[in-house]
Amino acid sequence: MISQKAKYALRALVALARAHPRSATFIGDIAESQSIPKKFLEQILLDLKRHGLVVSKRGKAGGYALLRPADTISFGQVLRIVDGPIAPLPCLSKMAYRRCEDCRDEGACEVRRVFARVADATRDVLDRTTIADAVAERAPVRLRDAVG
Amino acid sequence: MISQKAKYALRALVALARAHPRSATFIGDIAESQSIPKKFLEQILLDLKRHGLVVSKRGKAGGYALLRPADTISFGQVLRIVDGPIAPLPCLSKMAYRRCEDCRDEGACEVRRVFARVADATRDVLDRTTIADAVAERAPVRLRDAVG
DNA sequence: ACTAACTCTACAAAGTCAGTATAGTTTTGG
DNA sequence: CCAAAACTATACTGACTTTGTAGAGTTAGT
Repeated sequence: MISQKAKYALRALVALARAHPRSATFIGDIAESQSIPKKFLEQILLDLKRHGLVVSKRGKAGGYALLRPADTISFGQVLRIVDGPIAPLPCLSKMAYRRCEDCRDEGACEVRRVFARVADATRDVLDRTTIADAVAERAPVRLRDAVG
Repeated sequence: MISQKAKYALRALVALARAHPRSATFIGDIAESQSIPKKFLEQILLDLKRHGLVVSKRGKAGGYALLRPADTISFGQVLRIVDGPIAPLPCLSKMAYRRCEDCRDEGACEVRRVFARVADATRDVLDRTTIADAVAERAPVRLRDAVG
């Protein structure tokens, strides 16, 4: 399960991607439109800012905007910032490898070998899917629906 | 990240699968060979027993054994017992669906659509891989190593 | 009967999650 | 200039989860 915080972060980024890229959007507006507690969202956006995903402008006409184009921000990046490593085992994380304390021989670990496949499959989706993809993807419209 | 408990459960089942299927194995032996705290492992095995994965025999010559053949016990089943739903969002769980509290329209949720692909990929591995597969799989031996 | 094994319930320390609270700082409009 | 609106930063908290421990009870082999 991904955290509520990660869901909020992704929804906020999608909202920013939909918003006009030139002008900043108020935290309050995002919070309201996405049903996110405002003070909590402040923390999240601040974190995303520190990691270079968004920019902010202070003051009365302030707000947030994407720093980079939406098609360069992957779901994987966001999750790693907000939730930490994506890998199901610490010993499978490429970004934050940590040995399993109680593992005698990593190469022989059956559990690790199976979850390596899970990790690869997961990364395959999350690192290839961007905020832009999420915005663009519509629920697949069947031809019969589109026509008739 | 899967829990420590799930790792223990899987390692214990792998150990039981490797053990002679006719005779029961002591908790103590599994605990020692797998470096699992014994009292903790007792709880885990009891849970797996309640869910019909293993059988136990009490008394001095007691112990645990797999109830079903190792190739009928999937990683997915074990994880669901020990860690709960596998899906990254409650609204994507097939076994334990729960609506996301703050989601206006599930069909339009961009986050959900992306994580549905993650969930499918994850289930594809976990529900198709059994304890028997884990036992059988050796680290891939390259021909040159096997030969020379 | 003794002992070694499983069974069951309760408890607890530490950590995580999902926010709240509070006190700034910066910018703009008037 | 100054007040309001917006972002920044840190601390705190209550509920829950995780990872075990503890201890008493039950069963069965010798």
